[in-house]
Amino acid sequence: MGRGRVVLKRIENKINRQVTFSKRRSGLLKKAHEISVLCDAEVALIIFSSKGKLYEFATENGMDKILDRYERYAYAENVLASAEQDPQANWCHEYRKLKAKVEAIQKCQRHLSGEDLDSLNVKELQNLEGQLEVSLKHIRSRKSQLMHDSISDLLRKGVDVYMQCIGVEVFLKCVFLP
Amino acid sequence: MGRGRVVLKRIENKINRQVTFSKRRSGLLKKAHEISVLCDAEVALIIFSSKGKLYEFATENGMDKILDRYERYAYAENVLASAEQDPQANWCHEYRKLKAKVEAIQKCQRHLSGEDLDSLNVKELQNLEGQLEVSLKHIRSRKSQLMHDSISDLLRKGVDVYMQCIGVEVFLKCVFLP
DNA sequence: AACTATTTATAAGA
DNA sequence: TTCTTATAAATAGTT
Repeated sequence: MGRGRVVLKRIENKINRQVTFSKRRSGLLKKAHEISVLCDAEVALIIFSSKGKLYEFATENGMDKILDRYERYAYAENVLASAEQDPQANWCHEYRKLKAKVEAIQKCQRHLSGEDLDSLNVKELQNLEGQLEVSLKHIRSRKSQLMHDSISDLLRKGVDVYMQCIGVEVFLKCVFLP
Repeated sequence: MGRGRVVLKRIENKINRQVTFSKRRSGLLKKAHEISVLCDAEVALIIFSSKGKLYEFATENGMDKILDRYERYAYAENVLASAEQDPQANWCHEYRKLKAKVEAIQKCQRHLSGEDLDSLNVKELQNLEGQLEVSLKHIRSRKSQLMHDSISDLLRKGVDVYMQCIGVEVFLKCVFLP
């Protein structure tokens, strides 16, 4: 889009490179803005010049919100892929990742608590339902076991005489009947 | 750059908006790549469509490294603005707090999933059971509503004639009976 | 998904 | 840097 065909290769002439950077940078920022307005998209654009100067554009939510959203999205995708990453990596990065993780887990937790269900379709609701039924089975089974154990324990400890006095049968009925 | 002049305003026609988004998105990604190569710049571009789908471009260092660099840069700018205390300690503290939060939530989540129940007593198990029962009620109610809605929708849309052919009664029985 | 008439971006020149 | 201009590129509307 100029007087010569462009070859996709680093511009060696320093002045030219600087000029082209300046022109294309403003073009890029403009187009980022345009697509965000025309198409109702959320856009974040970060440009560091070769000298390290920062230029940026972000839609109304603000850069940080968008980067958080990005991390959340990326986290959701990487849950299976990456077991654990290099813990040496930058703190900023780890912090943002952690924040994304918190949000992802909290969303999941709200679903498990029967809240915030509007975003789920029938299939997802059915999965959730199945999951909770399994959970309930485990919990009830564990509860029964605990109750049974504690009763056995009481009996073993010789409370049986006292228990007979107040009526083991009545106690057991209270515990085991719904 | 097309057959009509463009007005910088959200495109109301949904189809047009989607098509324009697709075209401009690829243009924007291409230009981001070009400036990075031609001018030796570091670029990160994040685009969320209005439907929430993510598109991204980042130069070789990778998105995370660039975002870190951005945060560092942005942070460096804020050092003067905010007369905070020792930022490093502050930050460590925030990070640790967040990590603690993650662990707490994850533990809770495991309980909701019926795992890791050994640390709970009978009373706690009963609370958990009650909570899950309520969750299930919400989820089932929401599921019924969705299914009912989608059937109403189908019927309203005039599928009823076709439905009569294949037998509405059979269909409804399939959907509503366990 | 292709096409094409136009607009827009920009490379080179001043 | 900024402006001008010739030309390459992008893309809006169309098929």
